[in-house]
Amino acid sequence: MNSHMNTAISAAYNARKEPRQARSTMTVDAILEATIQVLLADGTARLTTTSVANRAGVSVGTLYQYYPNKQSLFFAVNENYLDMLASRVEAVCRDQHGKPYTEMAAALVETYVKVKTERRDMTRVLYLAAGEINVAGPVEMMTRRIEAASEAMFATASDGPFENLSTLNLTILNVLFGTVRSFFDRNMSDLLEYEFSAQIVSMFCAYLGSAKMRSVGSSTVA
Amino acid sequence: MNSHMNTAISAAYNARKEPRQARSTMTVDAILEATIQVLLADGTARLTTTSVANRAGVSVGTLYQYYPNKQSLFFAVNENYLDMLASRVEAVCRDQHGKPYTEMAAALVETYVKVKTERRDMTRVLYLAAGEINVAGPVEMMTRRIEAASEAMFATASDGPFENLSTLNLTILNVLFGTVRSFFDRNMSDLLEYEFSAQIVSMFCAYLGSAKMRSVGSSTVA
Amino acid sequence: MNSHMNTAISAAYNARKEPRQARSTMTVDAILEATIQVLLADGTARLTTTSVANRAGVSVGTLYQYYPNKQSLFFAVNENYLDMLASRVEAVCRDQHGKPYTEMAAALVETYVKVKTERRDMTRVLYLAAGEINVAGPVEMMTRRIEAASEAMFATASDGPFENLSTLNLTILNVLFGTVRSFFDRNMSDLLEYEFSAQIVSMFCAYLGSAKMRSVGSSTVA
Amino acid sequence: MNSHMNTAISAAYNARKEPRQARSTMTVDAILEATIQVLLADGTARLTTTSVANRAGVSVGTLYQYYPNKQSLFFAVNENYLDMLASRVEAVCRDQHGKPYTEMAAALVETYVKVKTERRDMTRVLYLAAGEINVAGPVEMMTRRIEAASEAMFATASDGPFENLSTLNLTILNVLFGTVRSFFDRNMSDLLEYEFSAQIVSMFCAYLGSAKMRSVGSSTVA
DNA sequence: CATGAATGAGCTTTCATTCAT
DNA sequence: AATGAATGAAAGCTCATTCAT
Repeated sequence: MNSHMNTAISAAYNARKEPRQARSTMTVDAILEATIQVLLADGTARLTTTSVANRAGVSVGTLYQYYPNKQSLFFAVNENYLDMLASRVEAVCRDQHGKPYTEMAAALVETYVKVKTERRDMTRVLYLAAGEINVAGPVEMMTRRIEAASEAMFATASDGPFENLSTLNLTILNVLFGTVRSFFDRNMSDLLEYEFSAQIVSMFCAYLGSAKMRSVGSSTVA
Repeated sequence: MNSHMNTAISAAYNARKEPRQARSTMTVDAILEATIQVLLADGTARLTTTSVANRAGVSVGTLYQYYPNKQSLFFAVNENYLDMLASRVEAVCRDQHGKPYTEMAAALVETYVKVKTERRDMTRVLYLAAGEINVAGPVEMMTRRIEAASEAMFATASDGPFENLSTLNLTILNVLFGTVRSFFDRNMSDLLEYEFSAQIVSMFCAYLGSAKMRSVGSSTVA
Repeated sequence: MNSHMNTAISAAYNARKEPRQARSTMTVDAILEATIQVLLADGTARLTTTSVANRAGVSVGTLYQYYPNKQSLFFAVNENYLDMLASRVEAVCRDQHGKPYTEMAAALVETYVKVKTERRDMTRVLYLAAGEINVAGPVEMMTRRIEAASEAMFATASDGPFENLSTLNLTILNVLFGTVRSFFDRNMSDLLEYEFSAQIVSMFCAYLGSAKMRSVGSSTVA
Repeated sequence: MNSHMNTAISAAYNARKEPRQARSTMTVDAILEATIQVLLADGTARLTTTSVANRAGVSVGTLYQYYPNKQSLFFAVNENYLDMLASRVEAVCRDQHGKPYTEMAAALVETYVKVKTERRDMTRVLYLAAGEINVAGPVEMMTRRIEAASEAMFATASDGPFENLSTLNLTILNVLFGTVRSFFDRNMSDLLEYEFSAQIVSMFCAYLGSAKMRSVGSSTVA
């Protein structure tokens, strides 16, 4: 878990100092891991700096030496998570270059859903907690990376091309992000893996197909 | 805004007493309106019972005579809002019975988006705050009402019918709910009204179209 | 339950006005009875003026028309109870005039214990609550009445007389009051009725016997 | 005053953490002492956590680091006091082994009364406040210790033995505890030191004497 | 007289943050 | 660097009491 990127947009939430020694790195990681544990065990409301420090096996004082405030803790956890998410999606997108768009859509959805459902409870808690702190920065970062990767991928579709690719892409991603969240918010995340991932893929394919057709000839809706 | 429904699932969050005098009714409404105002002005984190009471022009004691705890305030606001949302969607769905599914999809999306964008800031704040309190009850209630209304509508489509209607319907609604939220979370809600509502409609139509076709003869995707 | 004596020492705790109408008397009694009910059901800590009014079937406003503050409620309950206690003991003492002191002691103890154990839970709650409000007035009143009645009784003992009667009497009564309370405080009030009343009587008889003997001839202890 | 015993029965009222630094120990003691001071100065009703903290010269936060709630404060004071009381009585009982029971009774009463009258105001306030919080645990503990010590003592009386020693002992102690309290409740604690301790001793001696006689031959009362 | 809505001082408790050791 | 005792602002909530209706 590389917790030491400097990608944060809001400086106020950044970790206080860059650890150079092995001991510090371990401490920083322990604190982040403890944050997740507490989050999972007690929820956002009971996430206190003291409880995180205790679980990490350090003192509060030490915690504050690496994270200037409580929010930076949560910020860092999100940063890590979203970085991982973006990386995995980017990798898959790269792999799909040149394939038909149906496969691309399937791979995109499958990967995103897989990452989200691998640690269901953590996903859930991060969704919930996101409202309490401003994670717009890391989220936007992740989003842009995925948008870029996805658009680049679809541009190479063997059965393309698409008119208005960037609009299509943005729509697809917002739908993907939102729909997945919707299933988690409604406690229906288990349905995603079976029936509904397929439905989403199916929807994307129909959508892309119709967009492509329109580019050649016909059909208007709404 | 009728704030006196008794539809709440969780009793703990229900309003404490039914106002019997005219004075009380005014007080109750003032408190709810003040809750929204404070939410808009200061955000969830700074929503304190005292600040709500002050803005409502009453004392804290009075507030607690009608709402047993801070959460019930937020709960009531949500209940009202979601009830209104469900009612508006239900009405539109009823109006669309017997029309072609493309019009249905367009009407559904348009109405939902319209309600959400009418009071952008309130929508946003309710999305954010939903994580901090358990509004699963009212949300589920609203969801079920819309699901029922929507499914009933699509069942009457002049150019139907659809195989697996209930799965289609659930997918469409989850996508709609999630995607709209996604635009709000990313501060892009203004894009919804112009370009992207149309894209969503277009996606739904393609999806429904492909589902229908499958029911007659061919084609599988994903 | 005659709740309308004017014997209170502290004027602040007295009922606000003397009810002259039948309706008022009923109200006053209902309020006092409700006080006891609430005390029994919820304990002193949860005795609120509103809960008493509710249980009495009147409004808080009405309650305050008869009792100037919360303490006066409790004061009145105690006054009634202690008046009843004193009256019962006085009656028994009168009946015992001229009998041997062993019978007197037995009757005194038996009566006092009987009154206290008739409504165990109420006795307990009154003991507990006595610390939270100043009931010294009514208690002293009751005490003096019992002291007088008891001393007058022992003075007529057929197998008397006693030297230092007033000291003997005061000792016996303090022991009786205290010991009974002790059993209640330790949740052992059921033991009083069987074994321990007899022990107390036995102790009093031995004490009185030795005091009488001393008056004729010998013996000093401690 | 060793405030750090772990004898509490009810875990909810136990002190929160064992102080590890010298600073903490001082703080804990200061808080307990302040509790007593406030109790003496303002009574139970005005004992607020803030006032205790202020008088102790620490912040409320600090107070709560050592005592989890207001009740635990009072609990600790009682625990200390009752532990001291039991210890002193135990010591005296041990010293009296083998002596005649009259001396035993005198020593028992004298010691108990002495402890209670040494800090009259504190005794009074602890009696009063005991109703507002559940100190049954510490009280029972103290009671059992004294019962054991007293019974063991009387068992060795040079002029014994007694039939039914355990009933005698229980009676004597309940009488002692109750009677002393009675004098305090009636604000007559000063009388205890002079006239009335002697009366109680005298009563116990007569009682024990009569009990002993019965064991050899004759006499029943009540 | 009765009502009950309104009041608001005051209480307990939490927890992010600091800083002397 | 690490510790953890101390801080205190700030929050949620209660309830005795008043007074317009």
